[in-house]
Amino acid sequence: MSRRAPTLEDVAREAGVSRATVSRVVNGIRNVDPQIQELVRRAIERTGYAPNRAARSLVTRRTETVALVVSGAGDTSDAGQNAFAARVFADPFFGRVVGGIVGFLRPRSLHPVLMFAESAEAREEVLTYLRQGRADGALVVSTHADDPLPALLADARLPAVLFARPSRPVPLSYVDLAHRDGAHLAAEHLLARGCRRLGTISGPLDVAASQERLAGFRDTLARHGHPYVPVAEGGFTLDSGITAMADLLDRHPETDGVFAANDLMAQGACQVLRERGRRVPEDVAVVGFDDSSIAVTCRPPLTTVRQPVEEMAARMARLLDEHIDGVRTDPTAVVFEPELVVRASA
Amino acid sequence: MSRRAPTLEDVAREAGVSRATVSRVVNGIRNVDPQIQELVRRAIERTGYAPNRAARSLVTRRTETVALVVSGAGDTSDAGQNAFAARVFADPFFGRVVGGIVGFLRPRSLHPVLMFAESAEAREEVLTYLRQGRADGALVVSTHADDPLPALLADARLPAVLFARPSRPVPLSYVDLAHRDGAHLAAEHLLARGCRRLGTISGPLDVAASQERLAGFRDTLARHGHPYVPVAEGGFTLDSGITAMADLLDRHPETDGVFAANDLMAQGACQVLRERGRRVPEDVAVVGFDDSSIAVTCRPPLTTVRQPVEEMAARMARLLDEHIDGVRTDPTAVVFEPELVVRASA
DNA sequence: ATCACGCAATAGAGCGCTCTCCCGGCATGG
DNA sequence: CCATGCCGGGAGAGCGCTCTATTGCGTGAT
Repeated sequence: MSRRAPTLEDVAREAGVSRATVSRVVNGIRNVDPQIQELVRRAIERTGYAPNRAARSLVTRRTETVALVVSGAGDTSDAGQNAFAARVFADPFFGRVVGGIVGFLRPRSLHPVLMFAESAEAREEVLTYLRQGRADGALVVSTHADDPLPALLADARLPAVLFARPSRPVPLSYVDLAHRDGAHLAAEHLLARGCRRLGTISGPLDVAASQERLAGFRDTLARHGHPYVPVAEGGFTLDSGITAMADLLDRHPETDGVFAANDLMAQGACQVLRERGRRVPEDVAVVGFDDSSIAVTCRPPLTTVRQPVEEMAARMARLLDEHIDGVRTDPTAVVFEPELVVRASA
Repeated sequence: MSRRAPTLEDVAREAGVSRATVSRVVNGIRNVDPQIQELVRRAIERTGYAPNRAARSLVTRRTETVALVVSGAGDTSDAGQNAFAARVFADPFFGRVVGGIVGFLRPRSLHPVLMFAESAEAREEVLTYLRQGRADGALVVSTHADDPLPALLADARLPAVLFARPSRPVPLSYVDLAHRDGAHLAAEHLLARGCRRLGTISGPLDVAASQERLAGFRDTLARHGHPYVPVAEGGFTLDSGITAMADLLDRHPETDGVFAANDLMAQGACQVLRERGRRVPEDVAVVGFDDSSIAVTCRPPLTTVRQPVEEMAARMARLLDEHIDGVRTDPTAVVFEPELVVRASA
């Protein structure tokens, strides 16, 4: 650094006014003579002034920063913190979440700090981070249902909003999807197309969303006279989708319709079906879930249940912002409705 | 908030020592009597003290935060800032970059703030962010070669490190891959397998890496007596890979080997080839680039040129850390060597 | 002309921390 | 026995900003 950065004081001297006046101009400008405003503005220009955020934060107790936490289950193997990150972003789902959040935060000059909380230690770090006032609140996306982080945040009375309802009730706001309704749409569509031997690849059953999707699918089929539904549990990854589909096919070779709990697994299912000589959708119809980019690039393009992830993520950010501002105090749940997007696979 | 957070002062009173002593214990502990240390530690425990980072930053002029900037080309259409984010993370490449960076930062208690700089306005925001001292430096991953951000950062003398060499020389450190060598490996492998009608799907030619990969491929083939190489330009996306492969096949139906500049496009190529009745690798061999997760999940699994992205990203973070600490002052380039990973596709 | 009033602008007190300077006490050496 | 040095600990000055209390000044009512 050549010389130290200009401060309010410097600008004030340059403009021939007091520090307080410059501060007013820099911020919400109330009650400042337009001429002086202009004077100050020019002085700022000339000095290249940029307000020191640490100093501001010290008095306002705001950082205009939120923690964006991707939270894993209990203690993951030490295999790697960075492996966790890579795995997380392998699902386009998270990219969409980030997109939705950034879309909301940015116009408001709020900034996300990326944190991963896949171990007890990492969780503690998140809490400390917030307690130190380095972020005003947290946006939490859990990959597992029994994630302890939400409860920790609530106990510490730190502002936080969750993506998806926590398995055990926690006094925090969250956004979610009507997963049952989504599964219902998928079931109705498969039945309407004439499928009679249906199976499903569920998500990991320790995740509430997976349970809901499975339950919704089963309920609808039961109502249509199909009390038994073959299930293969997957892990929301492509690999697990491949394994699950193979398993399903081994057990029920006559299957003519499959509902996969996300697009990634649906893609895996399509791959297996094709390899086993089944045409999609002629021999076996496949419906996915999410309507992620995969749904479009998959061969064939997937009929899927659309989850408005970006919108949900943006809403989550908005809820947090309201909690931080104190505009909203009580925990609030916002549930979005899914819709069916029909493409080629079913 | 029930009552205000405990401060150093509170802890000092509780422990019966001075503020300075507590500060010493909290930080690098030099010259403090072990007994008093223990005393202070207990007082911290009892009060639940967490040092206010804004106050600390104000005096240390450090935030222990770095900006992680994903930088686009000139002004992207307003189509969407969040669309940009989603698009960026659609390529598993960025997930790996994030993983590598976090892997380095985390043990050092450094934190990444995610920023997207796909427009002039957004770029200005990044500069302001750094000038305000909200981050100590920037890690920049550009998606286009003519990205103006690196030059802006260098001009402002802000600490920054780039992923990939900038197209115009800029006095900043960067990490990169020996792209030519990678393409050379791919070419040699295809030739060794007996392919004689080779084509390539290049990346966007305004990206230096794409040019290098193309040049390397061409050079090697030329040296083996193949002066002409059909090229179809892609955009590193799956879609563009599909289009490019179709184009290549239309122009040169006799093609028996393809080198795609990344795995995503290689996957697209495989899809097209299969749809057109060509077996991979029997009829047409395909080599990708990156060795991303796609290479493993693709059907068939891709033979590809491995880029040690996590390692490169970690190194980038380390370079930045050194620049911030002042340990390193001159811009440094670190170039990694690729290696061929042979799977089923070639 | 006097006084109350409103508004623009200033003065100055912190926010919570680090870090330099200083002081007191003990061991050491002449 | 006193001068010297060292080391653990305290006092206090800021870091750059916001914000309340206060001053100064022009205006309209009395």
